[in-house]
Amino acid sequence: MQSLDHAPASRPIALPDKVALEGLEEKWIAYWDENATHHFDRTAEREDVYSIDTPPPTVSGSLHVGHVFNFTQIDVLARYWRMRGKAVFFPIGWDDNGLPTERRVQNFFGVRCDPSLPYDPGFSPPATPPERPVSISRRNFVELCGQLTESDEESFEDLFRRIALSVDWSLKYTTISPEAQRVSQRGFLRMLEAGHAYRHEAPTLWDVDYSSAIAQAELEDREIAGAYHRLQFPRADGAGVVEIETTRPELLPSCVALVAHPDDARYQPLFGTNVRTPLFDVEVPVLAHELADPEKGSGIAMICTFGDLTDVIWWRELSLPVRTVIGRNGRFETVNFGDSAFPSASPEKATEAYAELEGKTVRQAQRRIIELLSESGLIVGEPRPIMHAVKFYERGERPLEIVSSSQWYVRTMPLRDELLAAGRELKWHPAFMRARFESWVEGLNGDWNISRQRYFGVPFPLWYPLDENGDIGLVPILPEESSLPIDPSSDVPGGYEESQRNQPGGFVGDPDVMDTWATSSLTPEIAGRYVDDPRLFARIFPMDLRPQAHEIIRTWLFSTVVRAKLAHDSLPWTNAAISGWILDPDGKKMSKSKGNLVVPNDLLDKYGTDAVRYWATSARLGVDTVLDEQQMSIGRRLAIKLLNATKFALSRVGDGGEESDNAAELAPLDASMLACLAEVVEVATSAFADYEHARALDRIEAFFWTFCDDYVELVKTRAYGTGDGAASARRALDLALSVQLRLFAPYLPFAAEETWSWWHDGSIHATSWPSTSEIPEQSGSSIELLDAAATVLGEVRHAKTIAKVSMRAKVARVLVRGPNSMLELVAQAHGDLCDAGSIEELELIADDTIEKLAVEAELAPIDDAGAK
RNA sequence: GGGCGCUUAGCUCAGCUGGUUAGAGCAGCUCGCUUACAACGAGCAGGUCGGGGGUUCGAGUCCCUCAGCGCCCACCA
Repeated sequence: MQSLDHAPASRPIALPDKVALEGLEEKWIAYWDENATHHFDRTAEREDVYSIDTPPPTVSGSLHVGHVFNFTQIDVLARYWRMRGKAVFFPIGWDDNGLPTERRVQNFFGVRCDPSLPYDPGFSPPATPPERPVSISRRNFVELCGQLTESDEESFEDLFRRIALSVDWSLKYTTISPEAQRVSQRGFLRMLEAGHAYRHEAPTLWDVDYSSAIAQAELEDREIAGAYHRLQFPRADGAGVVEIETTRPELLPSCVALVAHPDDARYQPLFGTNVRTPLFDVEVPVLAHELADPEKGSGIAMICTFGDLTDVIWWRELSLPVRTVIGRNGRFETVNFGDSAFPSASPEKATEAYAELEGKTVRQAQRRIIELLSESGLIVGEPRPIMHAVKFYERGERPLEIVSSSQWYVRTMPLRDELLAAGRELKWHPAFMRARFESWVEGLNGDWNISRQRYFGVPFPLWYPLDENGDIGLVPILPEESSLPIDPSSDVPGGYEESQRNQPGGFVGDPDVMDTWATSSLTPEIAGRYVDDPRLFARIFPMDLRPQAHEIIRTWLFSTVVRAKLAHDSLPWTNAAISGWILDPDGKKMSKSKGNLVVPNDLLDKYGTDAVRYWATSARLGVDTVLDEQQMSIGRRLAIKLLNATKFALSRVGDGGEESDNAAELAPLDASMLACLAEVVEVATSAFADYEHARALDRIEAFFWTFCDDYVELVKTRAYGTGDGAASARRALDLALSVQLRLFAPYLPFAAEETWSWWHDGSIHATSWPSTSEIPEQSGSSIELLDAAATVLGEVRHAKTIAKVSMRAKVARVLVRGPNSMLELVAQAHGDLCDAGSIEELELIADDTIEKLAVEAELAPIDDAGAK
């Protein structure tokens, strides 16, 4: 951390004739590009680096103000640390792999991927999306994904440059690039080698529309309408029936048991006995398990394979068989009653009933089975409608099913305690966000499923051998690390020929791609070139900052912590800065699905980047923030004020634009103002240390207005005169401006850069954050003086306002009463007060009976003032 | 069901480890073209800090409780 003992050197002043915000953005964006102002210094040692694990936006999504909001908050921190002398590693990435891109490509071009089709090198998509999607090969599909993301990325880059993100564009990455794939595939192979990754056949959350497995992290509960149906299960011993309630009667053929709570006296006598499923006559046991809730429904439930996650637990813990009826396409599959999987006592009757369901969707099957049950009198009473929470894939449209499938997993369950410890070690901003991480880790119910049955993603880098019968071998064939990235669907494993693909005795590529988080969890490795440039990586890892939104704590943050733990046995970063959401003016969360997204470009056109940044940075981390155009107006005004005030203070009537005298002795008022400013520097700096950029801005801004309204008004006359105090006033003005412009630089990069350029060479963003050591301490100067003088000036203004006269009106006499200590302060600003207030006579009267200053102003006769 | 956050002027928000008459901006009202700024400036008015209880000499600021809103998590038949 460097500290500067003096203000940056200035040069002769060159002021524009008139000031404006217009045109500044193009000018300075170009300047920063040309001068590589935000370039990361790769030679810096780790302790001199501040590294940021920038969130790579999903480029297939829409651009919206949320991006501006989040990234501006990050940028303020980046600019601050750069000014603190750090080499700031601020990369930018685009997250372009995964389902969102596939979905966008499907809609944009009107295509769908059919992996069974051959590659068509001459394919070009229809000009307008046809009504029925065109089926294309996987490779054609992936090419379209690449094509579309490329143009999406251009518009993102335009926006990000426009909002003055101080990223180093040479550090740009994309999550589908060969480099990222290499990092991702190597990361996977190493997890496999270390035993952290494994393949396993198990019940898996499955989205029937996307036809892919889904991880716990991608789940979302949605309240939907359902109904309890009361079904009768005849007891096997013929002694009556057992009634259960279910919301999913269509799963009856997959029922493998009934379950009740072990303490439930109503059902205790049944434990260990069997019942028969209605319609299908499959004998199933009645069992006891703690998770059965006596309060729910009839207190006894049917266990199906699989209706929900509780079924999975019961199935596992009670060692039940599997009777799958719903296929991966969400339709009822063919099953054979009477065989060992579906041991019906009346196979013909069961088959007949099941024929009514076969091929149907879940909804259709449900409707039909209710009819069948009613016809047979097996439903008791009317369905009881309820609203209940059902699990959905967060991007999906139909409830998830659970199917048994073979997937790749990362062992996260054994890590839970270590992850919780990591969460405590990480510095969260704001601190309460840690609770979200902890409740997620504590709620983990299985290892992390990282395989997806999709196309546009990083492929699993391996193949499986096929034996003479064409059966798949369990031990995969792995590539050399040096050959990565590979695509097992087109690359051939060592020792094989392409002709052996899918042939008995040959090999088959793993058809799946990795979960997008399996790659995004490696952003520190991707951005830091872990594989290709280990020396760079050593200089930036563990990173200093992970900025991100709170809704992806359970995905991006969590998965990154897992991967760093497994690969490096460390935290991936020291700090996590969690930003809030943007709310529309009605206080609702902005999101695509709500249709209330606001496009940022209009706002940027209307108010300018600095103004929009002002709005974004006046919000604290973690706080959901209303999109408030008024706040942008204020920011715009502030930026204009900064230009005007700087121009005014630098327009040296009388000294020909020369530098001020840095050694001039400071008048008490000037020293007092600077002492106040020193306090602001201190407060702002400590606010940044706490990641409280909004508090810093608040203090900086408040001081700036006092500076303009009171201090500048007070010293105006003196600073432009040739008298004794002129040198002091100019020195103070220059120093105060230099400090304030630099304080504002992270927030209002354009206005700060523009004003700085009037009297300095080089970018303000490459100078130092102000230090209190730049501000001279004058013995005997009082920090209260400025305030006392401002109070008197304010009272004089008040008197003029009440009298409805111009501020220029002359005041014949001003009486100031107050305790001696305060009068002494006022006395030190006597001349400036008379000048600023047009006061002819300023009289101070000691009065220790009051604690504050009492001011009486006696206006001069209007005629004399000449103002009216 | 568990947890977190929020609830301060009409609006959007500050109020750090409890301590002078609760702050800012916007909107409102009243003035003023003052030679940096009328896309401006000066000034006024406006809250007793969601309800209740408690700790304390003293609470918006700590504790308990209730309510509303938002969010996170959860094995929701």
